[in-house]
Amino acid sequence: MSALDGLEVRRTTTAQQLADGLSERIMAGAFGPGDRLRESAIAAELGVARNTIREAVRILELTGLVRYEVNRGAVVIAPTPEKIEALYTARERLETAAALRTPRPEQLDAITRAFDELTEAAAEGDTSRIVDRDLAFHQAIVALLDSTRLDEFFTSLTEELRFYLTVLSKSETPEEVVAQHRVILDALLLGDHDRAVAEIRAHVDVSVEQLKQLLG
Amino acid sequence: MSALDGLEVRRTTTAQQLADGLSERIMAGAFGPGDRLRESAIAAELGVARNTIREAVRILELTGLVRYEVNRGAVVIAPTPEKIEALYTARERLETAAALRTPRPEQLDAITRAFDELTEAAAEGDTSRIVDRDLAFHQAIVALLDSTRLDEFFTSLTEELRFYLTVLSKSETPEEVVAQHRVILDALLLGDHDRAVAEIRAHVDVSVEQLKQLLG
DNA sequence: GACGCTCAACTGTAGTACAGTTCAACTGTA
DNA sequence: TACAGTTGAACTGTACTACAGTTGAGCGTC
Repeated sequence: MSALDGLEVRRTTTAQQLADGLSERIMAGAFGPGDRLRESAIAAELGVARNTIREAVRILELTGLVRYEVNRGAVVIAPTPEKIEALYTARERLETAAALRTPRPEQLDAITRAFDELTEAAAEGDTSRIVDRDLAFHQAIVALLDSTRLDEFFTSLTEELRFYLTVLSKSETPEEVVAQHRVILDALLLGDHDRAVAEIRAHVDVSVEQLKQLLG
Repeated sequence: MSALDGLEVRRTTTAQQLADGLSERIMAGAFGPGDRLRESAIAAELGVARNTIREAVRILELTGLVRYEVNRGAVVIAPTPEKIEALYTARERLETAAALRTPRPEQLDAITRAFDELTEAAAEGDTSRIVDRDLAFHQAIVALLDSTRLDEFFTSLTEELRFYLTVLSKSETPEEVVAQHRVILDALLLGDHDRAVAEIRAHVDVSVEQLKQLLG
């Protein structure tokens, strides 16, 4: 611990801040799926230049919440069954591959800790925190792959997943969420690779089915 | 087949074209690792607005060839042993996970075709085509995962990998490249998962070692 | 209803301007 | 000689203006 820990200057650009803000708004439903992000309108409303909004939206594109169409600008992604499946398939592939590896003790600790925090959040009934801890749990599983690049990739899926998890939270009780994750954790702790893989698959399948029903 | 197959209009923006062009230049070594991409200079030289260059560079950032530093702009990534290892580890995780799956016939065909084209390219000694077919081979392996999102992710690694493969091509003969890929292909065709995984690991390890030596 | 026309809204791109940051060169100082 | 300022040029981040080209909705015509 240095005497300077935590001391930081505002090391970020306006565009980055705008991207973060817009991201939140989209998650919160301020823009519906398929809506266009009109640059001049946003620029005027927020009192920044259109340039800056364009940069912000380019950054947003990285998170996958928005995509560019030539001459139509940025459009909020619309969830389709195919897209949901594509997203969850990627997740399933990563997590099952991760579950096949033999975890180091500190990795298991991290997953356990994430699970405990998820349980806490569920007890409090704080939806946004549940979603947050849910994502952290899965991130910790992916971390078993020992690949920073894949960790980053999973992080880049996070915003999209957060959107869907928020949707799901409306049809699942916090207890159900905890239960689903507990079986995965147990299998991992026991070192039962096959069962871990099976549970992860089941978890993904259930989620996809529910999402399709809720959104389609 | 429609009567309109192949008919297309120029559906791309200037920024996208610039990004492609810049990408090539970087690969070709026009900018060394760590070099800054100075916006005004590039804009002036290419006769476009700085705005447009900025957008192009944002797009470039997606490919990983360049990263933004606040108030310093875009910087060409410098290969370090850690980065090389991180990149190849991600590749290894994806490909070994893919090799564990049972391929459909058309997937095996695709891999075989990629290998044949690699062999052809090697016979001709055309380095840039060898690198291209090499990447296509690995992309075909990743495709075994049946995940479009992971396919896209691998594609996003492609530009970086192309850079390293080009470096490697200076120390490996085309025949060696072909031989390394043949053993992987054979294992996959035989359905010998364990051997495929082992060969992929070996291939990656050898590459990383050679790269470290060549660059470090 | 299919087609063509018109028009307003908006994107893509250009160009200019300027404040703030970075960095290297220079200067002073102990 | 080592090191703390100071300065200034180069460059980024952001704003603003302008305009050609594209899109899509509205409207009339057949």
